[in-house]
Amino acid sequence: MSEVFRRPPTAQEAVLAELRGLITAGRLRPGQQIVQDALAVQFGVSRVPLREALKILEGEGQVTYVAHRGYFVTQLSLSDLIEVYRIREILEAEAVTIAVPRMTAEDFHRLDEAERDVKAAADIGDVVAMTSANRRLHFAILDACALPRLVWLIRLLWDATEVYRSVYYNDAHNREMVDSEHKALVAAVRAGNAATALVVLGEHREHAIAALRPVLEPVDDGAGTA
Amino acid sequence: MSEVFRRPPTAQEAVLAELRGLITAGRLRPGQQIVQDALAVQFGVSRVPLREALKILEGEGQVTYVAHRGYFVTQLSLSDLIEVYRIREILEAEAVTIAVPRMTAEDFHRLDEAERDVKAAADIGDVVAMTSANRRLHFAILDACALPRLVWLIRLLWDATEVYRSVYYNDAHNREMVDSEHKALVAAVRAGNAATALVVLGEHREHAIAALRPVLEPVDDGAGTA
DNA sequence: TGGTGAGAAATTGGATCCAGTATTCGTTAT
DNA sequence: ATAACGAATACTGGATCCAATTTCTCACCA
Repeated sequence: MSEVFRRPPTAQEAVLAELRGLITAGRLRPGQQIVQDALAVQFGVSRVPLREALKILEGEGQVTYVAHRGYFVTQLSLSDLIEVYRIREILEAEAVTIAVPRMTAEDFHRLDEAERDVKAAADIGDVVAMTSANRRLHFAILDACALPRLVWLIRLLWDATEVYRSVYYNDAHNREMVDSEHKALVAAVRAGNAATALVVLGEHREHAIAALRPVLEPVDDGAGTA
Repeated sequence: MSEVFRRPPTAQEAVLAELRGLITAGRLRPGQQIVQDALAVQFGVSRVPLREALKILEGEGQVTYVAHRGYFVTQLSLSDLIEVYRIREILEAEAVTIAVPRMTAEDFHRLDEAERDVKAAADIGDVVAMTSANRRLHFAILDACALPRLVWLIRLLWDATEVYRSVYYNDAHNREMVDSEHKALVAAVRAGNAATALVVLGEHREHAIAALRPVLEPVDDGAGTA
């Protein structure tokens, strides 16, 4: 096989990957406390590597740490989400503009592959697979700008909203819309038209915000919490 | 007193502050390995809180981690530095444009105070104090945009080049230039002129890059390493 | 009945100890 | 003399144990 099976050389890296999986799968919900002992047992390691993995996520802003209280999955407000998407708009504009003229045949190949995977996952409703393929598609473009730190920041912003992506993809209508938008995006990129690609990406983001708005600002039924 | 003396509630936070201090002071040099045992003894703690603090710095990109080898102070290439400054240009443009019209009297007060501190530190050549005051000055403006994540990202980028700031400030000529640029910056901000402020900031960054260029790409004497 | 405070339980923070890996140095053979 | 192999050393990775802090519970009193 072309790709070697690479098991993480340390427990902390394995735990970190597991944690990311739990977050994207929606098993760890925003605001929820992360009880170290329970998770450590679940992963079959001691608390030490778990704590180090959590510190990474803290640095990335995916979990929030309070001394002597512990770690909590970061909860975003609607204004937080809008801010993240606004910053993404700014940074991705720079990245895509640079990336599009630099795309190689290999990049296009990965792009097509990812688009195919997204569609397949969308059809069978596999939210986790769709999240993963969606990332591959977008970063097949972004990575082509060859500015590692810029892409790193954009990835950070993607991670920050990863918790909510599964919510978005759970709706079949949204999955369908994402798919058609991807088609337009890939066409623009293939045509070497960065400006059009940016327009499509803008709509792409707007739809996500619109879909998540009711989730983040739930309608007040006037009764408060039961 | 108005501000309570707040000692860090955990050893990891104290260690993290110490580490940042060592980096800004230039005591930890780029590329240098961080030997956990030695530092833990120096700080008077065990290796556990030290490792957690290092994981934070890893997440911020200030140190680089290699499994079973350890942590190293991140070393930037010239192209890395240029990329960081380019991204700062993009993000700070957004932040400053929003911030300038929102500046309050209190913000201006902190701005003046920071400017005074920078000048005082520059005069006596206190590099560490100057670094700190310089940050306060710039973020007195940036914080006023009231977009916490945007400012967070900008802070991340500042941290990434913090290692090299002391190099820049060690030159008396540079210190003088920074001071006059700050004067122009504060004047523009006070006049509510964001566009002018951006121009000044652009020159500010260009000078820093120009000064660090010979440091990051040392002239090849043709002899290689002795 | 409601609030306060003491104690118990649960959870996190940190230190020590042991295991695993990488590097270094010395030896041996070509 | 040099290269290759192997043992010793140094450092990192992880587990267990103990201390410190917070939170919960429940008794007690106004």
